[in-house]
Amino acid sequence: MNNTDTQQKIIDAAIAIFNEDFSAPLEKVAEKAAVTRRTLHRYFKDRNDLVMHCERDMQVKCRKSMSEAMNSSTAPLVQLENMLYAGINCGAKYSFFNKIHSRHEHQHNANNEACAEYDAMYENYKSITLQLQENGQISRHLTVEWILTLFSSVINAAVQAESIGSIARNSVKKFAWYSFSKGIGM
Amino acid sequence: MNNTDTQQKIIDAAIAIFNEDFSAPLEKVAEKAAVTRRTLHRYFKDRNDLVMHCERDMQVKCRKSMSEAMNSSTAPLVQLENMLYAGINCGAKYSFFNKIHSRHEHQHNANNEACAEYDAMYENYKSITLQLQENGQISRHLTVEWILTLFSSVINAAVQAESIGSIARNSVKKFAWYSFSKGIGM
DNA sequence: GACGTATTTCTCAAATATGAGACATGAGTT
DNA sequence: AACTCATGTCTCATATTTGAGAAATACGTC
Repeated sequence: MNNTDTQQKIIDAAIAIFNEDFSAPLEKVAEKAAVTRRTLHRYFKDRNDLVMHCERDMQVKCRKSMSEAMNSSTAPLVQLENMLYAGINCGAKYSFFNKIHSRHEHQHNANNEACAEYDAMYENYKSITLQLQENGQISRHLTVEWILTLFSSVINAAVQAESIGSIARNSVKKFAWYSFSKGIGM
Repeated sequence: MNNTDTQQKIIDAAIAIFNEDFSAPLEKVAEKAAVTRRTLHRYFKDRNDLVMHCERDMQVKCRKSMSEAMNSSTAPLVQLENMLYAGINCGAKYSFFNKIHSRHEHQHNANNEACAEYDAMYENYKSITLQLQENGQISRHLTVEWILTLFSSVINAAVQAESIGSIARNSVKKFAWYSFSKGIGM
C-alpha cells in the first residue's frame, strides 16, 4: 500500500472516530484504520498534528464538493439541492467540519484557513437562501440562521441513517431533500 | 447547597459535557458544575458510575416529559407536536439519550432499564407516526425510521440553536415545529 | 459562638494514554 | 537472492487522568 493511501486511511478513520468522540484515545483511531498506533505516530507527530490534518482534509474535501454543487447550476434551488447531496456525500467530513467550527470552545479566527473556508461556505449558503426568500420560493418567516442549522441537521440525519443502514441507501438522499425543502417552506 | 442539588448539578454538567465529548476528562465536568474534582468523586465512585447516573437521569427525565406530551391529548398530531417541544425542553438530556442508544458501539439489551425506556419511546412514537400516515395527515412515502431520525435531528438543531443563542429563544420551538411538520409532509 | 456537614486544597499512588527507539518482518523491485 | 520501504512488535520514558486520604475552610443552623 502506498504511503499516501495509509495517511489518508488514518485521516478518514480519525474523522470518523473524532466526529463521534473527540477525546477518544488514538488507539481507537489506529484500530479503525487497521494500523498500529506506532504507524499512526510515524505519519503524525502527535494528536494535535493529526487533528490539524483532519481539519485540512475536511476543509479541502468539503470545499471541493460544495463548489461543484454551486457550479452545477445558476438556479439557487438546484444549487441548494446539490449542496445538500454534496454534504451527504462528504459524510462525517461534513458533519465534523461543521461541528468543530460551530463549537463553543472553538474561538473563530478569520486568518485561519479552515475558518475562512467555513465562513466562505456560510456566505455562499446565506446568499442562496436570501435569494430564495426574496423570490418567495421559500418561507420568509424563518431566519437564515435557522435554515442553516436545519440544513446541517438534515445532513447529519442522512449521514447517520446511511451509516446505521436503517434506511435503503438510495432513499436517504431523496428523503433528506424532501424533508429539507418542505421544511423551509418550499 | 443541599447534597442532592450538588449531585444533580454534577449530573447535568456531565450530560452537557459528555454529549459534546464523550471521553472528555472529568476535570471538565467538575469545572462546568463549578465544583472540585474531589467533590465529584465523593458523589460518584468513578467515571462509569457517573455515566450510569447520567443515563438513569436522562431516562427518567425524558420519559416524564414524553409521557406528559403523550397525555396532553388524544389527537396524534397534538401529541407529536408536544413530543417535539418536550424533546427540546429536555435539551442535551434528550440529545445524549438518543445518541447513546443509537450508537454503533452500544449493543442493545432489552433487559437494561434505559434500553427498555428507549424502546418504549420508540414504540410510542412509531404508533403515532403510523396512525398519522394511515389517516393521510403526513406523507406515506417516507419511512417511519426516517421520520424518527428527522425528529431527533430537528430537536438537536433546536437545542443547538438555543445554546448558541443565534436565534431568539422563543422562535426556536416554532421554527422547529414548522420545519419538522412540513418536512414530514403535513 | 459552637457544631455538623459539605466542600476545597494539597498531596500522592495507580491507571491509562502518548510518543518514540530498536529491530523484525514481509511485500514488492531489480 | 539482495535490496528497499512500509509496517509490525516489543519496549520504555513521559504525560495526563483518575481516584482517594488528610487537614483546612466555608456555611448554615441551633
